[in-house]
Amino acid sequence: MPQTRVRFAPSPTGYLHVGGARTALFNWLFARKTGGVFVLRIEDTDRERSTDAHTQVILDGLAWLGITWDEGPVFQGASVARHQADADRLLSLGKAYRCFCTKEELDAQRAQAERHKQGFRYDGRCGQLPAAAIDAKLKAGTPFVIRLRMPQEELAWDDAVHGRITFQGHDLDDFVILRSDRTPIYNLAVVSDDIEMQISHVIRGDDHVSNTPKQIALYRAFGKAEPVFAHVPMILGADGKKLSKRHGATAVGDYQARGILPAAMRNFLALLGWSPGGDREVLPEADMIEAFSLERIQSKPAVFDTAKLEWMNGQYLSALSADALLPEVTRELAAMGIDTGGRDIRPIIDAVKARSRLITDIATQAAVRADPARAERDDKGRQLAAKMGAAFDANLALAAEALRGVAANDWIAEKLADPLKALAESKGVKLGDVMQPIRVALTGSTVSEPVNELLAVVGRDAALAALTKAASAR
RNA sequence: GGCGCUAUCGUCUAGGGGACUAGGACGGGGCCCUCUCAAGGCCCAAACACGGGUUCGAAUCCCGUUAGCGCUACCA
Repeated sequence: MPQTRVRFAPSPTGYLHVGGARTALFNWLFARKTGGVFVLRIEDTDRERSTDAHTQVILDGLAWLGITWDEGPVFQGASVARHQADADRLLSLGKAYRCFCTKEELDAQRAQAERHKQGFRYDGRCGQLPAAAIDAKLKAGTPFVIRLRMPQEELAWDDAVHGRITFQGHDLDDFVILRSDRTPIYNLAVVSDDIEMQISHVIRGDDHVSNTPKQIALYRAFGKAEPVFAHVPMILGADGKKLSKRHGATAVGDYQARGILPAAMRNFLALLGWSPGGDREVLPEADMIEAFSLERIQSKPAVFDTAKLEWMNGQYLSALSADALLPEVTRELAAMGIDTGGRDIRPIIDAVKARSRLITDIATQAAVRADPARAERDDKGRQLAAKMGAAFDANLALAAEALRGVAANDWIAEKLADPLKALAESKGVKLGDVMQPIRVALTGSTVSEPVNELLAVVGRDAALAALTKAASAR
């Protein structure tokens, strides 16, 4: 079996959306699984809407997800000469023809058809023009597009995910392949490029299935064998409609900014519409590649569930070491404009990561632990303290006193719980009444790791200072 | 309107004629653990769209109905 060659071909007219990212991922997985080549092609033939900035965002998004390409990026715009030559070749072969109908005429016909609740299909009238009429039009300089003569035959293929899909040529019209300004139309450019690049498997979104019979007609007109087609299902929003901006975050960059780990995003995306079979969900990259096959891709659309993505992220957060998480957390801290004074925050990461689902959760918690004064400045913390009232002040003062008795050498999580338990016992109060004020004073929150760990991670000096200050502040 | 695709818990899915009183995960509920919240462990509720076939037997195969989605440009 010859080497497989696949491509991901986004158009740089917007950000990299999760649907596109997943399509890219499936292509990449398939290439890795089969030892094939993954080509990145930027389809920038729509000069109006394509921008370099968008191209860069797409490249960055793929890189972030760890999707690497073996060839490219190839810019489709660089091949217009070939596209034009291909269209001209089809013209001279009689497989395509010049159409002199104007946009206005066509629009009027379309509107007419719509009024009668009929589907519009170009009637192919210019395909019947006698040579003399064509010459006259050309001599007069009448602008024209080039249309493919749609074969009146079955246009079917064995889709790798759907199975057999069949269209009839007579249901399709003679579509335009070259505009009047001689720029190529999508379907022509794609087929011309896929042939040139010797693409063996076209893995793309379900929204392209209706393009496929047109492209097959083009392959046949060129006398080329068509590749294997695999149409992956759409990604939907929670309301069952195609995922779009009004559903909130849809760009890969949104999730990066939101504190999602690339590995978690990739794992989650892979499981949207694909499954390795059995009960496995959290999959290392190598296992994902090993288990991947086009046939296991689901044929129905999938709803994008943010809650599950965040759960998945939490799984990765818990499993990763503080060392591995450090760069991500540091970057997030910087993005939040927080300076941790150059201290080693890895112990803090270890202390809080199990309670976090997002990198941003870790970062906000790390910020407070690195500088407990933040908690004191925090309104929420003050309100919590106020709510606890007199007991807060009294117990906090007592706790600070007891903790001052702990030597610097003994200031470790294992040795910080006992003095506090002893205090609660001797005063006859519940342990929580001693612990909770400390937690609030140090973090401005009623939620954190166990207090002994919290104290250890904050450090003796900073903790005692914060406790004393909080106890006397009211 | 036409053409096409799809149909298992709320969501992601396992399932490829008997192993199904339909399994797992997220989310939800409960219990345990516990100084709080997570994590972790245990438990509960929750689905084969409907109707016909085929078959000794159907979530699985076929047909129809219904519903949803996609496409229907000199966009990609």
